[in-house]
Amino acid sequence: MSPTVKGPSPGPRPPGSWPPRTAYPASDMAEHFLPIDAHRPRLADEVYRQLVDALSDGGLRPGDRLIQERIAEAMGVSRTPVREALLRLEQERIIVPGNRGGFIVRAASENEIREIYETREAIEGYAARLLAERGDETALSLIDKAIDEHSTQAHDTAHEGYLANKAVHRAIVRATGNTQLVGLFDAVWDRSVAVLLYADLHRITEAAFEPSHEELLDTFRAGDPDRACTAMIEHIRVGLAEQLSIHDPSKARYETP
Amino acid sequence: MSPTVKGPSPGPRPPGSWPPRTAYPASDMAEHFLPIDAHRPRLADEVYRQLVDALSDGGLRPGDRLIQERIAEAMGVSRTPVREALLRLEQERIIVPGNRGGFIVRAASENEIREIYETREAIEGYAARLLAERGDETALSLIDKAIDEHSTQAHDTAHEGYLANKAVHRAIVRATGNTQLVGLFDAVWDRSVAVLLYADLHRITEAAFEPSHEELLDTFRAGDPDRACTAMIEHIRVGLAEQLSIHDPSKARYETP
DNA sequence: TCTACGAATACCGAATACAGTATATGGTAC
DNA sequence: GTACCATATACTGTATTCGGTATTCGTAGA
Repeated sequence: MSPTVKGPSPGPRPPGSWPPRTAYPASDMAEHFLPIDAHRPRLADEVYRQLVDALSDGGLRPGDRLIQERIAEAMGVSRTPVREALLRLEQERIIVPGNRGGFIVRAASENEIREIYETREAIEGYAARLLAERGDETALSLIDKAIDEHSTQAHDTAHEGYLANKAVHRAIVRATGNTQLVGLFDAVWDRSVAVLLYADLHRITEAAFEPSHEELLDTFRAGDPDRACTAMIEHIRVGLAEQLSIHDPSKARYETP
Repeated sequence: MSPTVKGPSPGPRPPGSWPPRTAYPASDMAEHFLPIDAHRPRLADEVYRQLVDALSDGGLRPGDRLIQERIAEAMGVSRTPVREALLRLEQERIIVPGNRGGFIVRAASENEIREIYETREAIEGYAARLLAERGDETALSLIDKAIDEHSTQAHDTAHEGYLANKAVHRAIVRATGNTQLVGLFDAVWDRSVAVLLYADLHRITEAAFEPSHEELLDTFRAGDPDRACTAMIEHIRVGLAEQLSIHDPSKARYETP
């Protein structure tokens, strides 16, 4: 049975792999050197990154058909890494197999957008609850810092506004210290790549909503988990209403209770 | 631009593809035939299924090394579908690349188990909140039914007890009607495949906890979202404490407030 | 003009081949 | 006994090929 491996740093490397031997005691080496990811970069990862970038900046749109051979030719690689990247997007439900070959970029329905916003309510509402329960001022000051960084920053494009908003919300979830929760947050926002294609989501700046980002932070500091959770949920529901009203103004602004 | 495709049923098939033509008016055909998934089954999916089964029934354990060529030989296929299945498991962080080739089955740390339980609190706590907000008796009766089915059923193995518990909790999330939330639920429980390998999770029957499944349902019916949410969170925290106490009895049973 | 059928085309999934990389092993010198 | 070096081995990632399947196209016949 092979030894258990903990993660991408598979263990101490033999001394021969290190820079020229010095007088450091072995126990001090970890303080002076960083672990090196020994695993080979994969072309499939780069293909994936480019596809995701194209999806999020409008280069690829719902209904577009992605053909393995053509992408491979365009990127100057073989079909294999392209296929691997596409299968990954398929797992993430961003694309679906077409009936005449190829994968089709999937559009998000309005109902799906509602559901995605609800999953945000679950994750970010829970994060708000945890932060209010704990009242850890160090964690909360990191959120404060993220809010400052991203509200004063000039947004040259609406896409940057979207990224800034995401960064604040991500900082909130990160402040819980739960990496699994951050992973779910990322999965949900990455799925919103398809959502982006439905509407110009990045035109919305949730920072302008009530309760605002600053007000949310106040609820965390107030120490009432229920109140913090419901405030976050309200904030997100305002965002949803705004999102839906872009295409249909009859979906009025959400009235907070 | 190709037409937008909605899902695995890409649209009406030309009549020529159907069984011998009958006298049905075209508008009636949908009542008599079911859509057929036109997409080819992939070997990679079957490989994946077998690997996940082996992970969940103990055939594969943390630290085990998965070699593409060997699995391919054992399953009588080429390396390609094996690789695709393994890359999928890698994306799901169930396995990590080893430093001498192969992929290693990853073990879940205690901290990771805590975090996974917290993500359950986020998802299932939110589901509880939604159900209490809505008070939809049709949805709640489905949960009632799931509880009945799975509490009276004889559990021949502890693994079946685990599956029964999962089914009840999944029914709760499904009752929200939010498929994205169900997707997250499945992702979290599927990640717990690795958790299974850490401890005999399936020895725990959360149905025996307080608040019990029945009591949770009562909180949904009572119509207080905050109360329903916190009851679910308590239930899950009891489960975590029990889970951790299997290996270390000093981690005492969680005291509900 | 419409329908049916066969051939062509487009694309995918899987198998196979090739090249690169990291580790293990064996031999040799000190 | 230890360190170093060359070679072998094990495995991966990618490229290429092959065969299958679904759609499209062209043509013949009614």
